[in-house]
Amino acid sequence: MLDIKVLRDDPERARQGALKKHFPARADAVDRALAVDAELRALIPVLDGMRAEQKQASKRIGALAPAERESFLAEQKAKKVELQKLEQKERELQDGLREALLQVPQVPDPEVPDGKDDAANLEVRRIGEPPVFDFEPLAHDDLAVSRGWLDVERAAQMAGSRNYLLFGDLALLQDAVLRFAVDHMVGKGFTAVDPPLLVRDEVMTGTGFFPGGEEQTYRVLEDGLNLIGTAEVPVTSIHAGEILDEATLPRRYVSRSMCFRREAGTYGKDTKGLYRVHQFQKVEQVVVDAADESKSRAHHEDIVRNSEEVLAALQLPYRVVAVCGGDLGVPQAFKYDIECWMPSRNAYGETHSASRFYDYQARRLKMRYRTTEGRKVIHCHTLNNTVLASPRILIPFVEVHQTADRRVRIPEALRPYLGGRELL
RNA sequence: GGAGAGAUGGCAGAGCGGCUGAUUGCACCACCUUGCUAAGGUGGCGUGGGGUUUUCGCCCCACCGGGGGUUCGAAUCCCCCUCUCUCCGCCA
Repeated sequence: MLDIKVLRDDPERARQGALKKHFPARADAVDRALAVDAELRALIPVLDGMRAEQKQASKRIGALAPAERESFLAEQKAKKVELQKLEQKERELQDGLREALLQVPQVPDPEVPDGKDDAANLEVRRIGEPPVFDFEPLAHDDLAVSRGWLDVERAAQMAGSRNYLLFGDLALLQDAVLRFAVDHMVGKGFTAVDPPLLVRDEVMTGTGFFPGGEEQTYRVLEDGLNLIGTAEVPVTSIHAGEILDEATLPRRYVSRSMCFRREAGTYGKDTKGLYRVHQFQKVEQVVVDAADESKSRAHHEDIVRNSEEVLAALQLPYRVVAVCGGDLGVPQAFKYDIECWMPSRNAYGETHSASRFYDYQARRLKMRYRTTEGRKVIHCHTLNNTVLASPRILIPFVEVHQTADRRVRIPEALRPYLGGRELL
């Protein structure tokens, strides 16, 4: 969330930010927050004064003579009732302020393109050429079914639509690309993490998914837990509530995990193949560092490059786009998507999403660090990016690398993960 | 799932209704002393909020796992939640 002080100083910035993200209701939350804040700030000095008075009074009680004591107690009791009433009010205001602040989105950076949906995303660069086939290429799912690698009907029988069964070489290929991605990141100094997949509401809130993302989340209400939609959630939360030593920053993590998404409100969208499914595996990179905008920007370029290196190794054509305001989430200040070329769509399709948050998540998570110089306590900055998500990545992989005889060519970098095979 | 014990500042560990935002040790910072690869002394050393000040700063409030409650007054008593440990049961 944003610092209430930032809102006080420049509420218009937060309002305009929410509007740029096409969140009109959340823009209103700015004014709600400020109204509650004003009321709260008027109340606090009054309460503090009353508490100070009470504190002094109660210290004198023991010394009083029994005669005076009784009337004094009666007086204190009366004041206490009044104080409790105001404290109740204070609690309500604090809850109201928090509720409103949680609604206020991170302000998008100036270079975020205007626009209401992904059609307005701006291409930053395009790497690699879409393949030209001298045969009729198949869509990934048709090819996979023909090879006995994929069965969505039986998956739907047991789990509903947007599910899949992977068999044989395709299941092994998935494991190979994921493991390759992890190894690549570990090689760059990232620490591998295997996190909890079921997390508490506060962790969802801390990373900015709640409030707002409840409908997209599989919730285990019986236990008050939520299935994560990305490892970003538990991994960014590792140091929640902590005050880290600046000397130990940045923290770089890479996590391979299952991800679960309800995909509510996407009925009829991307129903063919493995594009939009309820569960998938993802290798995610997360960076936590000191609150320095230029560092955050540098990290952002780094984590995008990391993923581009993986795509280069997998020999997949892709492009990088700057995500527009309307396509940005609540907590992001800026986001790059990487889109791989998907022949069956004759278009680029999103496969990666790289976000920088500045202190928006850290503030919610109460994740701070103590500066080496001056011993100040400051909220951290956080970032994350997909390294690889499967089965979606299998779409470009299988389609781009398919051969005329319905086989799949394996780029050299991946062969060690598939027993040296050059073709599947 | 059942029974019990516990959660205090970076760590260790006292306190168990008012004199405690908190004894003490370690760690850390500053200064002093001694001098030889380290010891001794003094002081400082949590977080958040509000107020005040032209600077250093000063004042007030809150916080002893989290949330309620009892009381004039709670780290200390009561209730709920979370977590940790021990024992029993169950199960991969």
